[in-house]
Amino acid sequence: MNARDEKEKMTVKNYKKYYIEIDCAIFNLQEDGLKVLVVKDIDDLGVTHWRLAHDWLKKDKTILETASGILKRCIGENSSYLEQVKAFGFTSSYSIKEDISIGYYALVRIISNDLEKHIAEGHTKWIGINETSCLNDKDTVILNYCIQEIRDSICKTAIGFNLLPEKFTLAQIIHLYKEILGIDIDKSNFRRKILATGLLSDLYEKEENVSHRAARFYKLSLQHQEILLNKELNFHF
Amino acid sequence: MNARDEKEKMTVKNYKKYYIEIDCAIFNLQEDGLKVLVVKDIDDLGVTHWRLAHDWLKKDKTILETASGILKRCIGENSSYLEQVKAFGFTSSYSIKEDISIGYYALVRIISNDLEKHIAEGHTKWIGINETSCLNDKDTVILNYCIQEIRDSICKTAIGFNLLPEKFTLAQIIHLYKEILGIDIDKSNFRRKILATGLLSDLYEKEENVSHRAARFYKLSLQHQEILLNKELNFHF
DNA sequence: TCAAAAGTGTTATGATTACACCCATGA
DNA sequence: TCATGGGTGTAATCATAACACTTTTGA
Repeated sequence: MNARDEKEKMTVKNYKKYYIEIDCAIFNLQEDGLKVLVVKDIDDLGVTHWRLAHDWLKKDKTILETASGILKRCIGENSSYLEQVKAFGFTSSYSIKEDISIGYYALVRIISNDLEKHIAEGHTKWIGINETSCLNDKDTVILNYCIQEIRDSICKTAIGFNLLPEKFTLAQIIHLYKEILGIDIDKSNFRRKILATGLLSDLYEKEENVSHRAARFYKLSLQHQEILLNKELNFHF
Repeated sequence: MNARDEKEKMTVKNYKKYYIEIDCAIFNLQEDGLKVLVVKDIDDLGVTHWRLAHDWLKKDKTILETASGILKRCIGENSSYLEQVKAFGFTSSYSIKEDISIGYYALVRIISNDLEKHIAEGHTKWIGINETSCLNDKDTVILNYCIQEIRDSICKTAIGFNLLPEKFTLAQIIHLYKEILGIDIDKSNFRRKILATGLLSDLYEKEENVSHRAARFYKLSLQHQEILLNKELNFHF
């Protein structure tokens, strides 16, 4: 098929144009586990639904810009990690065509005032990644795919640190891996592994006002752009 | 944003409809390395271009059906492995909008008569994965992404066997891993690893008419659907 | 001085690597 | 009997897991 044929075919009725949705699973690590942001959606019948953050592709905006826009709208400007997972196709009862949605996930650490306001007003909430019964099938599929991607990635790259503050203790890293992978982690062995990567810089600072031995603070010894590319990790759980 | 708002917005001009292209990198393992199928495309000026196999989404066809259709059209009916990698957005000089393409890769072993005819007629050819200068930037991006996905996947799952015949020798498996990963593999150590997985059944058959010790034939001890799900491999190269 | 969590050390086990070596086959 | 590649064995090294132990802190 040559370019001319292609152009002809594009004008033929059997090729279809699509609205493309971007669905973004926005994750935040909290004391009691990994959370995902859901936004309130009230349908024509007045019934409340909770959905992943989403938008549709606009003219003059790229896929990535649209995903960034969703993230910015929900949690404000910050240095979150944003990654596409794949395109999903969902058949619906409304149309013969599949609904096309491109799935993204974001790992965020900073919670903005705007977000806190939206949560206070009930427009938005964090739900545990295992308490997703409020979501529809489509969002559940996308969410679970994102979680699996994150599980794979945090064992190979340093992206998980996007869920931690700039300075953190080893216990916080262990919490991160434990909550995301859903497994128990041996403190001693994990410490050896993570320190052996050379990924961490000791800040020679300690926790204060804790009623037990104070933990050291570390920071990532990578620049932000390096975190994305870093493939130094090789954890096998 | 509720469902009513969404519907209103869908009709507003700043949301855009897209033709969605599916690009499929079809791989075949040959004596001299991993090959990808490219198809000839002659533009309005009569200039020849080589492209990955592709099509656009049609009405009444899902993304997956469209990708399967591309594969069937190129190599005929068979039990190839087909997997989506992600959605790509490419800015072009023809349009303000991004061109949206969903990338797939296929691992094929059987070459059909139709394909041989197309190759003979010059409509199609196999190129080495490191000899991609004939491809445009867009196809190069998609191809390289697919190759990286395959490299990651063959160390974790049995999908690589989709590139081998139903029965194969250990040397063929080593060839597969060597060509895809681009590294040398120690025969003895690899043999131990792959046999330890329990993935292979000894067929108690041997090569014939070879001028050296005849190699044993093995087959995968998994059913086809299990291959997709199998996460037993854990190779660290 | 106690509880609690940080942090260290030790040992057994298993995986990986780098080889040397033997075996079967057709020419 | 030779060249070629299939197939086996082994010892050193490295990574992992399990768990006991010591240290620091506020109460």
